[in-house]
This record gives sequence, C-alpha cells and structure tokens, in this order.
Amino acid sequence: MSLNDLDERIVHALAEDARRSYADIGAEVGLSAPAVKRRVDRLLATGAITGFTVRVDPAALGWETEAFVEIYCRHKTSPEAIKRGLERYPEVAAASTVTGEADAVVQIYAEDVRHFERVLERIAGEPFVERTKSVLVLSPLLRRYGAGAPA
Amino acid sequence: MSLNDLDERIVHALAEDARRSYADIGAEVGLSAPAVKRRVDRLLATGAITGFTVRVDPAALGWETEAFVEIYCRHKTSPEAIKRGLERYPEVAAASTVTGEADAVVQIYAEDVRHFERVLERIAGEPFVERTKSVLVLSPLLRRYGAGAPA
DNA sequence: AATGAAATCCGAGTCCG
DNA sequence: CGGACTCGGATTTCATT
Repeated sequence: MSLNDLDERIVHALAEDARRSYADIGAEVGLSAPAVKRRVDRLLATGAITGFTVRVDPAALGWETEAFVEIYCRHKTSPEAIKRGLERYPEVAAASTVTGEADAVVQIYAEDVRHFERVLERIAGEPFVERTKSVLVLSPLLRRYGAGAPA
Repeated sequence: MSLNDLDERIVHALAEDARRSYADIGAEVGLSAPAVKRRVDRLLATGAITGFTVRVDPAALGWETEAFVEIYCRHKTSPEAIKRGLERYPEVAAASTVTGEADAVVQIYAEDVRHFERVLERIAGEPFVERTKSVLVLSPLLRRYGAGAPA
C-alpha cells in the first residue's frame, strides 16, 4: 500500500498539530476541508493513522530520565530471546535488533537516574546480556508520530 | 510541577484518544465539559501537555526502514540549532541531545534503504553536522507506550 | 478559586452538484 | 472534488458555592 504526496503532507500536518482544522490543512495542501476529511477517514480506515493522542511532557508524568541502551549479547541469542527477556521490564519503551556492533538498542524511561541505574543493573544481569552501553538523554528536541512517548 | 489525580486521569484519557469530547471525559472523571476544558487549557499552559498528534503506523505509510543516527556537531552548536535544522525533515521521528561522544541521537523512518541514504546525506551536509554514525533497525522487538510504531 | 448551566459560535460531518 | 447546509461540541459568559 502506498500513499501519495497529498496524504503524506496531511499526515505530517496532523503529526505536528492534530487539532488543526481540516480547512486549515486544506489551505496548506491545496484541498477543500471535505476532501481533507475524506482522506483522513481513509487513512484511519486503512490503519495508516491508528489514533489521536496528546504529546505529554514525560517529566510531568514523573518519568524524568530517558536513555538509549545498546545491548551486546552472547553468541547465538535469538531476537525472540531478547524480546522475552526485555518485555518483563515496564521501563522498556522500545527495543529493536540493529546492525553494527551492538545486537539491540533499547529505549528506557525511568523516574530518575537512580531508578534507571537499578533497571540497567538488572538488564545487564540477564543471562543473554554480555555487556551494555548507555547514553542518557539530555533534552528531547523533537517528538513526532507518537515516537518515544511514555504512557 | 505536579499533577493531581483529576489531571492525571484527564491526561490518561486524552493519551488514549485525544478526540474524545470534553463532556465525555468529564462524565468519566466526574466534571462538566467546561471544567475539563479549563484543566486541559491549564495543562497546555504549564507544559504538561505539549500538543496533539496522530499515532501513525510507519509500515502502513510505507516507511519500512528505521534507523538511529548519532550526530556529532561542530563546537558551539546549540540544541535549538540542532532542532531547527532537523525539524525540516519529515523523516525525522525523534531527536534528543545525549550524553557520551555524540551530541544527538535521531530516529529516522524512511521508505527504504535508498531513501534513508539520501536523507542521511542531506543531514550530514547540514552546516552544524561534523559527522554521523548510523545503525539500521533489523526488527522491532518491542514497541510500547506508543513509542515508534503503534501496531 | 473552581464549578456547572446556559448561550454562542465555529468547525466537523453530510448532501448535492 | 468543491460548495453549502446542518448539527454537535468547543468556547464563552455568568451566577453560584
């Protein structure tokens, strides 16, 4: 399934501000309000847009600390094993196997650095984990398409 | 900044579906529609809620390739400059300044590897970018709290 | 100070050409 | 797809506790 340029611009406009009126978005992409609505409805029906949310300041929710953790596994650890090992941690927001030296990148939200440290120690202690390498997020610059939002 | 119980429930309701009417949310938390609106306005003013977005399915949009890009900047590049430089790329889903050697981590969705290569070249060509280091996502293991791709 | 009821107004949703 | 109409909910006003 492929979207044309118009749909993409509409999704992008909604990603920035889902409260903009159809007429407003239409003025930007060159369509009338009903035309924009029809396309949004279609995007919802096909599952390209899965819903509407608020962007929340994680700090306001008490999740002050965010981190990316690279995980280096012992040989022959399957992606499924990594997944099973990580999904027990509620602090893990996202995890993916990746190219490069590390085997997986894990995105973690913790209440504070102390909380993060505890989580990291437990993950590092998992039998399939050889070693880890973390970077802490200093300040979130951009957050679109619902990416990386807790709760 | 701290949220009381009512605010928390309102934020939670909006996080699930930001299109619900104020009256509907009010019925759930025990307030009238205007009362809910006033609290949402206040949450927006204080920055607890930073905006309204759509949740999108990257695959349905044809964004099959996902990558994490570490950006190393020239000296004296402010976070704001990085943000301004990156927000023009619709392919950028998230960006954060981080601890460690790199200055920022950027999460990118592209149609395919070729598309990603083009985007990376353009980002690497930005005046504030010294060099970049990328890892491609092989398979998304976990995606929670609306992080990345909400299936 | 924060609330709910009533009134207004704008935009979503619908129908038609 | 655009234009026009209708209707629901957002937003405002105001009285109340």
